[in-house]
Amino acid sequence: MAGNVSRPGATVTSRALALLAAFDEDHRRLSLSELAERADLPLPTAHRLVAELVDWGALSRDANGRYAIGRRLWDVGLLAPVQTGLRQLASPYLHDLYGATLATVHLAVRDGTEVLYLDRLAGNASVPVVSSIGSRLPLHATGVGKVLLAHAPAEVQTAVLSDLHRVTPYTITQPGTLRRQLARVLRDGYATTSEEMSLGACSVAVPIRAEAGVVASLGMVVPSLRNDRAKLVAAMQVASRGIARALSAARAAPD
Amino acid sequence: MAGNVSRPGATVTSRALALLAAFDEDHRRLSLSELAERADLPLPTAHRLVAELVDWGALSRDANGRYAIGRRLWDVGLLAPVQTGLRQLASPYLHDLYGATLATVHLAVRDGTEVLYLDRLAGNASVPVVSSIGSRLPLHATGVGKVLLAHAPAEVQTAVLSDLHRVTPYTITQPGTLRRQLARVLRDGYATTSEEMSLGACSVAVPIRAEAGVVASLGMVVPSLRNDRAKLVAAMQVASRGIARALSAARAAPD
DNA sequence: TCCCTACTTCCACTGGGCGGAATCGCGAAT
DNA sequence: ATTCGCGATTCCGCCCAGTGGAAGTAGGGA
Repeated sequence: MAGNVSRPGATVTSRALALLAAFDEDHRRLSLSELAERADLPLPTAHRLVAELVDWGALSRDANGRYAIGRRLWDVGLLAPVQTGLRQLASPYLHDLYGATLATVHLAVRDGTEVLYLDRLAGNASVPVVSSIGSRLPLHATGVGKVLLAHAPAEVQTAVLSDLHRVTPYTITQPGTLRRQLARVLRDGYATTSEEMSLGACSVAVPIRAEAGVVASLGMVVPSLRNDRAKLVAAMQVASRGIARALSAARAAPD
Repeated sequence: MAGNVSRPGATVTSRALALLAAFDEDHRRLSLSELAERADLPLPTAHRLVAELVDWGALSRDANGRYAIGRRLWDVGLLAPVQTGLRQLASPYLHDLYGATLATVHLAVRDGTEVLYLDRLAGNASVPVVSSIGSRLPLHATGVGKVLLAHAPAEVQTAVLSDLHRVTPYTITQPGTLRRQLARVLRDGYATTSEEMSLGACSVAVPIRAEAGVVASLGMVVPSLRNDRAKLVAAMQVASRGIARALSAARAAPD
C-alpha cells in the first residue's frame, strides 16, 4: 500500500480496528502515543487514522488531547443483536432472580475462548465482582464460563484447556481436573466456582438452551455456597427455562 | 489507492466506516448487496471490507448470510465516556423522577445538529414515544432538543433553523416561531413540545448545567401538559441540579 | 431444466497510504 | 529568560495494497 511499510500484510482496515481494540476497561482514555504503542503502529500512521476516526465519531478527543471511544461508535454498538435480542428478553427474568435473592446476577455468552458479559445486576456490592457489562473474562475461572465451555465444540475446549492461567490461588489450572468438572456440569446441569476468579466470591451458573443448543448462561455470585446451592440452582433453572421460552417465541414472531 | 477507483478521494477507512454507518434502527440486519448499496460501494469492495470487519468482530454474519453489528463493536462501544460518565451518574435521578411520576424520562445530549438519547425509562407505554437509547432525533421537534438548541452555539442554531422539516402537523417549521420559543426557553429555564414529534405526546425538558455550560438535557413525555406542567418542571429542576452536583463531584475526584 | 439473483473469486493497474525525518509547541527544569 | 525534552504534527517520495469490472459459482424459484 505504501512504499515503506514496516509490517507488510497489515491492511488499512486492520490497523484502524487495532486502534479501536487499544481501548479496554483499564484504558478508556489514551494519548496518541499510547494509542500508537498499543495498536503497534508508527506514530504518523496512527495520527492519520485516528484523525479519520475522530472525524466520523468513532473516537472523540477531550480537552487534554486524549482520545476515547466516541458517541457514534456507542450508538452503532447498541444496534448489535446481543443488545436487542437476548439481553432484552432476559432482562425481566434477571430482575426476578435479583429481587428474590439480592445476589449479583449475570447473563453471559461465549465469544471465542472468552466469556462475554451481556448484563449484570448488582445492587449492594456485598461480594466483590470483577465483571461488568461488556467485559470479557476467561472461560475456566467463572461459573458461566464453565457452563459455556462444557457445551462448547471440542476445538474450543482443547484451546482453553491448553492454557489455564492462574487468577487466584484457587483457580483450576489442571486440565484433567477441569475436564472432570465439565463432565459433571453436563450431568448435573449447573456449574460452580469457589474463589477461582476473585477471593471471597463463589458462583453458580446454569445453561440457557435454544433449538441450536446452549446459547447463553445465567449465573449468580454469592459469598458462599454452603447453605443455598440447591435453592439457587432451582430458581435459576426456572428463570433459564423462561428465557428459553421467550427466545423461541421471539424467533417464531417477526425478528 | 487502486488503479480503477470509481470515487477517488475516498479513503479505505472512510469506506469501512460507511459500512458501519449503513446500519441504523430500521436496518439492523443487511445483506451484502444492501450494505454495498447503502454504503455506496462496489460490491466486491464491500465484500472484501465486510469480511475483514466480520473477522475482527465488528460485524457478525447470521445463518441466512445477513450481516449485523458484532459483539466486539458492542462492547467497545460500551467503553465510551457517555456510557460511563454522565449516563451512570444521572441514572439514580432518572429513576427517582420515574418513580415519582411514572411518565417516560429521557436523558439526552446534543451531537452536532441532532439529539442523542443517552438513557430512557419507560414503564408502561401509555404514551407513544419514538426515541430509544442511542437513537438520534431532530433538535427542533423534541423537548430536550429545544433545550439543547437554545444553549447551542449560533452556528448550530443557524444550521438547524435553516432546515426545519415537518414530522407531524404540529411540528414547528417557521424559523421565526422557533427562535421566539428558544428565547423563552432561555428565560424560563425549560422547554415544551405538543405533539410536534409524535401525535398524542407532549414533553417538558430542562437543561443540565456544568462548569462549561449546558451539557445535557433532562426530559419527560406525558399525554398532556394541561395539569401538571409546573409540578413536572419543579421535580425535573431538582433532579437536574442533583445531576449537576454529582457531575462536578465526579470531575473533582479521579476520573 | 433453465433462469435469475446474490454472492464470491480473479487479476492487472495505479494512486492512496506509508513512515522516516523534520518541525512545531508546550510545559518543566535550569 | 533560556534551554531541554517529549509528544503531536506536517512533509513528501516511494511503491504495493486496494480496487472494481468481469467472470465464475451457488442457490432457489418457476
